[in-house]
Amino acid sequence: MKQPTKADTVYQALRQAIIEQDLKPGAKLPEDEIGTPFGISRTVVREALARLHTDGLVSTGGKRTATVATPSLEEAKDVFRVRRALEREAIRMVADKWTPEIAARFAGHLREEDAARAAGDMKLSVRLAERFHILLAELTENAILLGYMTQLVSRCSLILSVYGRPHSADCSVCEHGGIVEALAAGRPEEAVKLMDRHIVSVETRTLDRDAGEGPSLADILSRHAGDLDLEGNEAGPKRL
Amino acid sequence: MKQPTKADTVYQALRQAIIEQDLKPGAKLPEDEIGTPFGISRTVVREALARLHTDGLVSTGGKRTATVATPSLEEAKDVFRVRRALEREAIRMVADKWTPEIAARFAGHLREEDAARAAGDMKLSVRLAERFHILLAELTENAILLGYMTQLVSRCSLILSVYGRPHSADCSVCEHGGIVEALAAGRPEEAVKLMDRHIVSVETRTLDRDAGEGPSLADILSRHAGDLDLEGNEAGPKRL
DNA sequence: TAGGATATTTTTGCATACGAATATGCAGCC
DNA sequence: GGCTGCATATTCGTATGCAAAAATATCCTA
Repeated sequence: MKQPTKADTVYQALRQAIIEQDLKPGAKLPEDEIGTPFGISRTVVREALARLHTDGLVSTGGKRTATVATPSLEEAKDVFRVRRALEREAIRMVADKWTPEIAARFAGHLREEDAARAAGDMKLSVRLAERFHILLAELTENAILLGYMTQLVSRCSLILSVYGRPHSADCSVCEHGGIVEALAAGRPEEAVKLMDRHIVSVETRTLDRDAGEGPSLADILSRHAGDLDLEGNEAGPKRL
Repeated sequence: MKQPTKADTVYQALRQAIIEQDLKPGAKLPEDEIGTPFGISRTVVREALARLHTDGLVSTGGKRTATVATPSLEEAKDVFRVRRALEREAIRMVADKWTPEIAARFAGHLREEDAARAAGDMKLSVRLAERFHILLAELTENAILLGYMTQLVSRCSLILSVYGRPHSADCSVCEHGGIVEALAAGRPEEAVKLMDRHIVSVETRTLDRDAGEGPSLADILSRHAGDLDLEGNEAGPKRL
């Protein structure tokens, strides 16, 4: 048994703040400013930031102060592509070891999702929609897959907060339901196909800019700044 | 572009030492003992160690001194399972964007592999066999996939050094050749199938103890140690 | 001699200190 | 007014110090 170390706490806190969009992409994350609220020193904060960096959630490099990462469009596509592959695999793995307990877990989760949507709680809805995929990964009982999936889902949240339109999570509930249905009915390949389409449609809803108004100018600029990332210091945050 | 920071150097050095089996699983890695050869302080070493931990190459937790990780058998299977999924995806991605340049890259690599095997250079052969998979991941031009693949291949090296028999990399060269051939001939699904079989056969050669003499007692013991080691450490993110 | 309690040494977790690189603000110039 | 160049304030990278937890050695007793 293990109690979380201080670094863990800071890590989780920052992570949560980022994927809940309390910290917007591009936001600066000075080490001591983060440390003081927790009453801890930079050493610990630095460790947490390093971890967030490997998760792709913050960009830190050179000697510049760490910032919440601003994923580029290619990066976003890359994330979705890998995620899609792993989600398919996860479906197959869970299908292979299907049990009534698993069915019950899914059923319970879907009820929660439904309730949240019925209550109109957008925030909770989105969180539960993400949780669905984590649940799937957990049920594979493959720790590696779960770890990667967790990272990928987090990154998708971040991507959503850069490119996404507010109502992106609309009908995921029904899609999730369909997937579980196919699994429960013992049609794994159908479930795989549904999951694949689900991820593609999430990606499309998130990244496809043609439908609807484009992102704000500020978003575009900061996206570009994300591309340049490590070299030029030309990005003009003072201009915003 | 970007000069490697000191932590990078230490990280790479340790990583290399681990996957080349100069540091055997279970070996202790005290921070200052590592630092002194490089003339750096524990702070930097600690960062490198942390990164290796997220790579799954060292186990560090509680206040115990860090050690080279000893993957459990389940962990090994999990790694291979995820790797297999990503390798298949990588094949499809590269098949989709096949060009003469890519063909040349593969051809060049296969020549190297052949040469190393002809020269009987076991060490180099193994390294090149791993490099083949990294090359494949690079050619997808998907940074996320490349990152994960790199981690997985490293972990496989470590797994090999716990469970593997010395001659495990024997006929990978011909298998690699077959995969490239199928790709070049424009038969992507055949390449996918070959890759899948290739990974399965690597896994079997590595993990299947039934054929041939069992592992040494020391191996069994350290494997057990590995099981205990990981129990309280990761894989329990919902243990609030 | 074996077993166990205790003292000693390692080694870690965390805080702090200091030089160096970067960002910011301000004066002067076009 | 807007831009360039320097002075100052931030913020980072890294080393070191100290208390506490492990690991190891030591000694005492049966």
